[in-house]
Amino acid sequence: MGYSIGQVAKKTGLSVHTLRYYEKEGLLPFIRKTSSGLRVFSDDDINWLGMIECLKATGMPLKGIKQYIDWYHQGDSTLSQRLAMFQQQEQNIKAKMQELNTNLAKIQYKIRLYDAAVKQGSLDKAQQEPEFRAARLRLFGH
Amino acid sequence: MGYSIGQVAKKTGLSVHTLRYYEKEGLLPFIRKTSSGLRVFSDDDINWLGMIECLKATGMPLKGIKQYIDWYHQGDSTLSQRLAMFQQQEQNIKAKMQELNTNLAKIQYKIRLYDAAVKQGSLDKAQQEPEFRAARLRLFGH
DNA sequence: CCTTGACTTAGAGTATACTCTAGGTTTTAG
DNA sequence: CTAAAACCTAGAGTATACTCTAAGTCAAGG
Repeated sequence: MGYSIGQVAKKTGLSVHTLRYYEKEGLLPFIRKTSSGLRVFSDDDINWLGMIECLKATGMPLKGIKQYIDWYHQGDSTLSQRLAMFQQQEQNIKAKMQELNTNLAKIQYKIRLYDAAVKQGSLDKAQQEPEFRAARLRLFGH
Repeated sequence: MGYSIGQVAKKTGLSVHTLRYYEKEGLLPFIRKTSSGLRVFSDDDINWLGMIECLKATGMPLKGIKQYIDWYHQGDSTLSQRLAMFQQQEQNIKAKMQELNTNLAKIQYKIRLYDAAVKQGSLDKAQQEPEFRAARLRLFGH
């Protein structure tokens, strides 16, 4: 039920430095401390770290995550702000996925091109092939 | 055919500061300068900036992009390194897309949950509903 | 010719997110 | 009881990617 900072570091893959930094930034406001000052993480705290990872991995800065935690702290009066935040984040994720898809196509063109170039020992020769000229025009517009 | 740094900034959405910074970091080694020192960007340079954006948007640090440009500069002897780099980048993109998908599902759960919470005026009440308990267990494991 | 705006370099400053160090305290295993 | 491992705080240092400033040069319109 109670974990030390080192145990949490192992569990989450974050360093103890990072965990202390997150607490200092207000991202872990629920952590208890023993009378002698040692942090004691609960299962709830681990779950919070999971949510922090989720928001971080989808591009939210720590300040944005802190805002969410502050709203959570303020209780049900901030439900609509939190809903709006998640809706915005959904849009951000979808836009990022779109962008990744577009750029994946460009990278995959480069893989096909360089595959041909390696086989022929020349990038110029490969680039001259009609197949690659057409794909380049379609993907890069030149 | 030749563009000033200001024209390129408008074209690409990057600032003139950023363009100079990229040149300083070795990301734009082909740019010509007039006898009086002004940068003249060619269409090829604009295309390079497009590739830089593509690699940057898919998570490659500027150092990695510089490595690619250095390999390009060295000619056909580095074709296989460049191929390997693009293949690695493809894997990175696919992993990132996977991660985004997983986290999108979590965010969308939160949207459904907060939507219900806003309607009821209480997060606790919404969280108690069997539908949300089940989804939470599936997505977050708790 | 002159002013205005865009350009130049070198170097300093900023934001974000860690990451580490120093010096000290607490816990745990033998 | 003691030594090693793990913990603590405060604050400094690092990496990345810009972003801006100062002081000056260049180019185009009137």
